[in-house]
Order: sequence, then structure tokens, then C-alpha cells
Amino acid sequence: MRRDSRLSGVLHILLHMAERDEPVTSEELSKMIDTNPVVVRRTMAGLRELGYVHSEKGHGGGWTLSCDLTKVTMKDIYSAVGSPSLLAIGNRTDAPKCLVEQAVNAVLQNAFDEAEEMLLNRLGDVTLAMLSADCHARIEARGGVKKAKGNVHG
Amino acid sequence: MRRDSRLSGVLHILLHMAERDEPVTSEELSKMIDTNPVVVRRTMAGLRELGYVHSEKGHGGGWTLSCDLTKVTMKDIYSAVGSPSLLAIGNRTDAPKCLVEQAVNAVLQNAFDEAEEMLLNRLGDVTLAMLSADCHARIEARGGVKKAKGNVHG
DNA sequence: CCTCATGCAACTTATGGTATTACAAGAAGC
DNA sequence: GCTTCTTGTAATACCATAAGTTGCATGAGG
Repeated sequence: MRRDSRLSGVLHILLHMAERDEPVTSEELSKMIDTNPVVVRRTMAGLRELGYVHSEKGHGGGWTLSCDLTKVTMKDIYSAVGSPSLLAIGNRTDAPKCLVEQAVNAVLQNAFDEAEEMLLNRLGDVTLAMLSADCHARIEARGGVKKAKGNVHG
Repeated sequence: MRRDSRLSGVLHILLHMAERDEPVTSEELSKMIDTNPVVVRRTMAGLRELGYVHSEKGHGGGWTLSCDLTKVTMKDIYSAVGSPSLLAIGNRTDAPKCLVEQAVNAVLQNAFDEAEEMLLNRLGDVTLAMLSADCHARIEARGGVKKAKGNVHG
């Protein structure tokens, strides 16, 4: 089954934006995650609605962060990209009439719900600032690349 | 994203089989989960390979349970249906060169792995016998239907 | 007024779960 | 034997949706 990677991609983008002072265009961002500028705009639209980022048209336009990185968590970003379903398996039906299926569903749903909740809690534990710090640590460990210059995205 | 419901369907089928002494045909089983007999055979093939069920051709043929319900867990059945991926979201790429993406992936993957492990553990905690007992409890509570006669599957 | 950029709708593509069709083969009954 | 019931399996079609693409409108600078 195809996995939704919007959360992964958007976080990647946001962390790069955190290293830049000027607006970054969809074109630039799209290259970072090997996709199309339209896909970037579509995805970022959700973040804009929630005030996490800001977009500007025309010359010198593009995307800028507009939130406190210490306040926004990965869970917030997950919601911003539309809260895609987390689990790839599920019950065959909701509210079945068959008592046997009801029993199966009850047990399975319980497990599913717990796993989802646990995952969401994990996402809620990590702020963008923490992620950013982690990035810097990795960059230092790798020899200290300054301000996102010289990395694989050029 | 479409959710894989094989586990849910197969468990439903197995519990019905547990109430029957004679072999049950794919035709009958397929009606229980509103699908096609071929789908049943295809799915049950995995269980047969692991010895959980047995199939017989010809007159009076069909499927029978061939395992100790107190020994087989939902996790075992999950494996038997091919261990379909549990999560519907994931990282955009594995082993990215970009340090930023590495940092994002590391944190996300950690959360994903934990959620998967937790879900699998839950599935491993419940045996088919426990599920069956749960069914019987529900049937009793509902007025005592004997031997799966008179339920919604006719 | 030309260029650069986002905004957005419509459409196409790719993927994978599910369903269907068709046919081979084996087992029981007549 | 032959017919019927059943599984076994390959090939195919169906369908939902994540992702990619195209086209055009709109607004901001220069």
C-alpha cells in the first residue's frame, strides 16, 4: 500500500525554511523533496490556514515561517496536512450486525485506537524547535555546514 | 487510503468456523464477509500453509480449523495473511543524503516503529480462544443463540 | 506592462487492495 | 465412467487515492 509521506516531506521543508531568512519559493522547496511546485503549494496551503507559514506573491515572494517553532509540534503539522489516516489496516465494516464480527471488531478497534493515540502522542511530544536542534547537532557532527549552504540541495 | 481488512475478515470467518463441526465451503464463508469465494480461498491459503486451517475438495469438502485456538493469536493470523503494512504514513525516502531529512526521518521512524510494535504486541496478546469466548459472552447477553444458528448470516 | 510568484481547479498517472472470470484438478455419489 | 461439488490458481478488471501535471487567473514588483 502506498504510504502518505506528506508529513515527512513538509517537516523536511519547514526545517530548511528555518535556516533561511528570506522567503523561499515553491520551486525551491519542491526541489528539496523531489516533487512539483504545485504539490508544495497544495500541501503548504493547510499550514498557511493554521498560521504556521505565510506566503507572498510576486517578485521576492515565496514562503516564510510565521510561528513559534518551540510551540508547534509534529502533531500540529500532521493536522495541518489534513490528518491523513495513520493505519493501513482496519475493520471490514463499522457497526456490523453479526455478533461475531462485533466481537472481532471491538478487540481490533481497541488495538488500532491505542496505536493511533500512541503515535499521535509521540508526534505531539516533538516540537519543530527540537527537530531543528537535532538537525544542527547532525550538521555539527558532520563538520559544521553553515546556514544550509553546501548541503545536498545545493 | 484504502485500508486492508483481511485480518478483520479472516478473524470473523475463523470464529464462525469455530462454531461448526463440519467443513464450511468458501461459498458460505464468503457470504459472511460479503465477498467472493475466490477472495476467501486466496486469503485462507496463507492460513493453510501455516497449518491453522485445512481444506478439502469435492463433495462435503470445505474448510476446517486445524489448530489449538488457545495457542494461535491474532498476530499469528496477521502474519498468515501476509503481514500487510500497518501504517498508512511513512517517510518520503529511506536513507536520504540530506542531513535535515535524516533528522526528520529518524524521529518519525522512531515513532512509527514504536506504534507498529505496540500494535503487534496487542495482537499477540489475544488468542482465538479469547475472541471466541468474547463472542459467546455477547451471544449470551443477547439472549443465547445456539451454535451460530439464527444469526445474521442465516 | 512584463516578469515572477502564488492560488486553484481539472486532469492524468501510479499503486495496491479488492473483486471477478475462467479454467484445471481432485473427491464423492450415482 | 460421468456428473457434481469443491478447492487452486492465474489473469484480469475495478476502484480509491496519493502524487504528479497542466492551464489559467491573480497579485506584487520592477
